[in-house]
Amino acid sequence: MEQMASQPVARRSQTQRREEMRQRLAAATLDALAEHGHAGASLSVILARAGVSRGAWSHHFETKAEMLALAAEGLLRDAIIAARTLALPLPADMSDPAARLSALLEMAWGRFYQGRHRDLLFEVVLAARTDAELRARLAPIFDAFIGEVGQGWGMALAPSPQRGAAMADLMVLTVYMLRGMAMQELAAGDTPHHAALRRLWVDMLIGFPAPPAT
Amino acid sequence: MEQMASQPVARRSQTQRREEMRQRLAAATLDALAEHGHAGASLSVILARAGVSRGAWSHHFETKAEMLALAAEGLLRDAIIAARTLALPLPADMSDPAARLSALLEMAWGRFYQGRHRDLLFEVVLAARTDAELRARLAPIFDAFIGEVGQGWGMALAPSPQRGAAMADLMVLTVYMLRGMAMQELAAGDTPHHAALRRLWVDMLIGFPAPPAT
DNA sequence: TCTTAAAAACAGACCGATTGGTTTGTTTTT
DNA sequence: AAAAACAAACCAATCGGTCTGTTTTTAAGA
Repeated sequence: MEQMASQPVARRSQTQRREEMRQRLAAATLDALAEHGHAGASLSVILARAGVSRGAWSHHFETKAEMLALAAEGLLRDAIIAARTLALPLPADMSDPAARLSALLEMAWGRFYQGRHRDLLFEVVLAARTDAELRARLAPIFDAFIGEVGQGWGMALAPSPQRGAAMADLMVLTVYMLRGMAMQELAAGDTPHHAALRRLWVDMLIGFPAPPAT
Repeated sequence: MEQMASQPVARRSQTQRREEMRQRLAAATLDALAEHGHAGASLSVILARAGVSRGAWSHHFETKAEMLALAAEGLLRDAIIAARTLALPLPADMSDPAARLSALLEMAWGRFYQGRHRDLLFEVVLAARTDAELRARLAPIFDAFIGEVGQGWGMALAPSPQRGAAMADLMVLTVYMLRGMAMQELAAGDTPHHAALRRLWVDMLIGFPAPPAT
């Protein structure tokens, strides 16, 4: 018997080890970023959280920036998938367009613009601002997210296919509004009034475009 | 003659010197923040830009965080004043409500959500996230900005006083949308389509609330 | 009004701590 | 036995901040 189940240390292939290690380091990078911010997320902090030695780290990444780039890309790609998934269960559920819209809005708010994801989103955007290479890698993913929101959400909510294109722009405006609202909560703390503002937003969307006066 | 006009070094009072120095350092802090980001805005960089020695600096600020707080407060207080000023010239200018709204929107976009101010806004918000004291100092100013936008812009644009309250919420939603749009441009670069999105938003605003069906 | 001593403003060398990254050597997988 | 994965000591550079001493302004006394 070559392999015993009771073996205390699992035998892993090198490709497995490599991928696991890189993922572990990327996750620790995001953790440190969320907890301490860009300035506080030093290599020492990240490695301590991941439980990885400096030597091991240097075998998998050449620079800290490269590791951050991998972590940020993963975060944003996951967000795109989540955006697609979010709109999927909608069509079957409810027929009232206002209720559907409101449900999507609240789900998006909770998933993207509160807590950890919100914090990481802002950290990553700002990190990319003064790091040209990171920016070049993340910019297309940010565009893809907006594309997914426009097409995916637009299709899921439009009453008819020909209304889908118009709906796309409205969905993009919607995530822009949510982002700005998230920024306010990030800076000034949670505001109960924001829930009412989101309902007001839904009212505006379902009333537009206004039916031509008859 | 006690004072000669040709005196090469102007004689300044100590209170003058102090205020000038603190303002100079605050300005250099914002410059460094805008150019290099939070991580790159080290004390050395800031002092080199201000042309101030380390010893002189320590005489005016106890910590770097204190200096950053002063600079950030100044930035945001100026923004509130600018927000008030922005809406003032509107009433006299034009009568078409859509044109007035669009003008305000474009002015706000240019003043707050592009270029240097946009960059500094995001830097400051994120710096406050992991610095409890800075956050405590800035949070009320962020609330005051939203208050100014709601009341000030709402009043300036509402057709009647009783519509002012409803307009206030719409103006707050407007700056939220602009912020989110700014975030997209910060992350993915300028997008020509955004100008069309802003026009679309104006259309939505002037058509709301929809007149009750008769 | 001139003198003078204290206080405030300023300059630059200096400091311990921490940064991102490397080097040397050991263990695990191929 | 070669290569990849891992560990820990090590490194120069930089960080925020302090220390010592000089120049400028201020306030008080003659």
